[in-house]
Amino acid sequence: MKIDPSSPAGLSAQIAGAIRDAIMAGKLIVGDRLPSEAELAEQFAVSRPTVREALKRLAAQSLIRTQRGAFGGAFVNRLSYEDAHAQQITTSTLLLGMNEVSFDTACEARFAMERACAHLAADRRTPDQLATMRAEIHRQGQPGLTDEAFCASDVAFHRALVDAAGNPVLSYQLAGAVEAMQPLMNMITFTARSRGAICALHTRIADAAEARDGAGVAAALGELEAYTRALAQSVFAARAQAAADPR
Amino acid sequence: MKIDPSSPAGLSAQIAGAIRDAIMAGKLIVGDRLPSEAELAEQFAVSRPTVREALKRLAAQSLIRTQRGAFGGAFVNRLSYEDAHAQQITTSTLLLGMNEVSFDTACEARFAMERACAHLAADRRTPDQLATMRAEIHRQGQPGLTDEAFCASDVAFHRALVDAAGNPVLSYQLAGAVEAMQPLMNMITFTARSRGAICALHTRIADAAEARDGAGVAAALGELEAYTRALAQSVFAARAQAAADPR
DNA sequence: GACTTTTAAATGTCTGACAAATGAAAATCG
DNA sequence: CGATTTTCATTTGTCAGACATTTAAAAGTC
Repeated sequence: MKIDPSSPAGLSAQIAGAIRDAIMAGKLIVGDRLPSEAELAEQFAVSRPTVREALKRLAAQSLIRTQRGAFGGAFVNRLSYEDAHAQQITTSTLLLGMNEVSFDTACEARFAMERACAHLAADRRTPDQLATMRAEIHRQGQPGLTDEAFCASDVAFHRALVDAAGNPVLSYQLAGAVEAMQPLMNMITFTARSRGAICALHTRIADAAEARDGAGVAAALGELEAYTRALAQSVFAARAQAAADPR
Repeated sequence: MKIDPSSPAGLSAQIAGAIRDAIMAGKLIVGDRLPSEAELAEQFAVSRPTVREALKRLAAQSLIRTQRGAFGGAFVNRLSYEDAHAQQITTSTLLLGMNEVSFDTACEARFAMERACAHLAADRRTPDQLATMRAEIHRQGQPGLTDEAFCASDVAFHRALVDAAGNPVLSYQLAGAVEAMQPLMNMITFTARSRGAICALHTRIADAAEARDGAGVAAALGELEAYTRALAQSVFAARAQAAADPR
């Protein structure tokens, strides 16, 4: 482990990188205890606060967990699907939020990936997951629902669909794509008419999933993508119009 | 921003969370400068090292970048595709490496997502991307290539295919799925025969992409998935056999 | 006016210290 | 002797203060 004190990267970043590499290379495996902060400080020839900053960096990525007390210390953490999920969502949300990604681009990516789940979801969906989808559709049809609540239910519906594929890796990968769209969808106002159209498509998806009809799920998703993009385009166009001509 | 000194979470984690929430809620936007460490320490009523640990947590997620000197400080960072890419890959690699994900599960997820790119890639591939794919196929056919190098080239080929879809969000999302498979693929020894089969399928993919034949790309990817899974199964079975009967 | 020097502000790092948690070992008691 | 309690060493969490380093703006100089 070589640390260059004159590097512009910063000592704590280098130390964090060295430990991260050791974990990724399998030199440190899940459950292993790292040396104490004092020992690490000695090994890397830095002070304890510097070591601590490095450890906090790793903790921020859920790579390690720390425990106080005798025989406590920093332990290599098993990255759970939950943690990975959460990280995925924050990263995706920020990426979309800060990079002026067009609605179309994000939408295209999301539905392309979701269609990839269609056949698996139709084959493997459990009655439970189907019930969740139906419940969300029902909620989406209720009057008096705010746009935010409608979007949240929409996300829940699609999450159920993705989970129905029964592949945790797929669920994890798609979490970002689906959830990160929510802030973008929240920019749209949903009229009663558009809500109805979306609910109808959701129902078609649920029906196809119930009938184990993967192609049907994929086709309905395709229509939903087209509808969503058209809807967004008209909303944005109307908004631009209003901004240009604010009588 | 309320910080509870008696919480078991730790002060630096709470402070990091408060700032992260402010960024995600849009209260702090890209380029904004956070208060200096001394000011933050005063605001949160903690010491400067504690604030620093919180800032390092955020820096580890590329949420902020720090700059030394007068009028330096911590600035809200634009999460670049590059950074998001890198994070995605480390997270996915660790997730697969530490959770005993079966080869089949990972493989299924990866090819399902990759097939989602097939039509877009066929429609939009540039001559450059096609050339990259051809170059990697050529490299894969060369004798004397180590298994690691073969896998690396395989990843490069698939990355080119994904990038050909021309959707940066899709590229980012798939980076994890494709790259994280590499350590798993490295566990397989590729015979000259299996390399030939893979190269042939790669060629079919490239040919289909050249002909703008999305369905052809998807079909070839399907065959590649089946071949890869069968190959892995036979390798693992042989290995289990050898372990059970080590004469 | 263009260039150089100074200076103040900020992060990066170190030293030393104390508080709090925690499990193990030692002491105590029935 | 066994079970319980107490003590204690270890380790992380936090704080205070200090100095080094970097950086850009402001002051000074030709």
